[in-house]
Amino acid sequence: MTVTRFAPSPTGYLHIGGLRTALFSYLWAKNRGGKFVLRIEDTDKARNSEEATQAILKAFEWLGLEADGEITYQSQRDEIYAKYIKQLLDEGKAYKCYMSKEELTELRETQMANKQRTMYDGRYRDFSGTPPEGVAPVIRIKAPLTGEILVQDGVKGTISFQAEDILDDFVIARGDGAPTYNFVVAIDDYLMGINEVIRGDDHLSNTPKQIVVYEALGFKIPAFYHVPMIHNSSGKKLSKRDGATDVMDYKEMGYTPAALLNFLVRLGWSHGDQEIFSMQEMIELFNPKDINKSASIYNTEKLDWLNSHYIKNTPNAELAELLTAYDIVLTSHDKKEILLDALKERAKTLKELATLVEEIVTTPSSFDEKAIKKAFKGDAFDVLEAYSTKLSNADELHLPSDYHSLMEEVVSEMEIGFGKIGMPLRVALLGKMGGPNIDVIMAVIGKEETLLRIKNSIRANSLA
RNA sequence: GGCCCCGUCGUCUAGCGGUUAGGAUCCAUGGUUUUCAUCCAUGUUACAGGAGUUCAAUUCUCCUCGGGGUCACCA
Repeated sequence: MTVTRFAPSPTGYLHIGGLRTALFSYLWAKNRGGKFVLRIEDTDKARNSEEATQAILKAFEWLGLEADGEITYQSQRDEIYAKYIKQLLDEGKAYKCYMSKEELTELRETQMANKQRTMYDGRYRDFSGTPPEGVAPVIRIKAPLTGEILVQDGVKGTISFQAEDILDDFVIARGDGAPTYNFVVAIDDYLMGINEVIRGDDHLSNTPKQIVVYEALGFKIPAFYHVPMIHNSSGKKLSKRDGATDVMDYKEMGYTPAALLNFLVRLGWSHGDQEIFSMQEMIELFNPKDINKSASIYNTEKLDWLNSHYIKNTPNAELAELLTAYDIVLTSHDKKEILLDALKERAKTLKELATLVEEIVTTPSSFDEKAIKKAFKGDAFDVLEAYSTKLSNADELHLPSDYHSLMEEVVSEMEIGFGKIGMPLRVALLGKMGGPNIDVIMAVIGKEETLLRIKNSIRANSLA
């Protein structure tokens, strides 16, 4: 069975890049009928926080990406790691190194001065004498010093590393006994049954080290898929400095999970010319072999387009529900269908949609200068009065078409063009140009409010 | 600097030896619309460069250039 994983270290929020690899892992597991598991890599006690873990979990919940089974916390697995450290020590595949941090720094500086590669020199590899006093030893693994390490990567192909170029006897347990990343990753991936690792290609150069661990422990090596990075507009790895990279910011800004996921799945992956993918389609069509080799630049233009697409195609009842997050309560508004039908084609985000609703529902308190100049000229007020009178005498006004036919009556009786009533009325209703059809606006706010707004606009603008 | 990866429109990408190099987004123009938006139509823009291999290279090989990643008792 295919088991994939997402293994964040809880040092901050869930960012866009992490979410994409998580999504890929999730989709592939579901595609194969396998499992997608979550592991929190919290071995660095100094940098981890519980809030970060919760933030990550919350983001997954918002997006509907559910992990299978229990969440694994590395911080709770010390005994397991200790067991394997002991095993390697007993088998002579790892050893204690009593070199102090100062000595290590000195060694590095010498190597740099000689333009050599900085690496541990193996001085305690075969040490059998009396250890120095007062040094808590680290545990180092005996890595191969020569030969070739091959990484079979499902995205990049077979990559060859020379041991002498990249390896040294790296630390697997710190002075305080805490195990290090490259060691625990290999152990956990094996123990958790993960056989397909999809992760960022910044991990590519870690992979040979992890292979050393796999081999020392006799574990089967999983399949690797190293996904290219997402870059910022200046071509560098996306980081927290690049503005909106917190996934939850997108919720705040009014993006829907469907749009964000659809956007991310197309970053570095494609299925022919298809742009729109439902979750179901993503699962059916995703295959890591179709992942691109090259990095992509993060640019949200397309996200806006996708988000407006999804908003247009979301049922009004659901939109009304989503808008409550922006203090817009339409759930029981009797004209919400008409309102949202008119408005959802004009919003790129839910937040914009909220603003648009606000603008319709609220009586305008000010009038745009330019709009007044354009609309309230000639006999504009006479036209408004005429319409107002018709409106007061009418009853049974429900649909936009009811309001529209009254407008047409005025137009034909006064022998004017439609613009002569349209523009002034629009400005009277909204205080500015632009916006949805005026008959829709009137139907939504109703007869009394319409009359009020017309009256207000005449009073406010005839005094000036 | 060592090692590794990458290089098609501004951006996301299709392409897997022979194509007028396709789609999407963005931008521009036109149409629809009382306005704005939507929608529709049209248009501008790309194979980093150089050698090879081949009847034929965007596609295969090598080199150059450019970009990125990584080199911890971080993950």
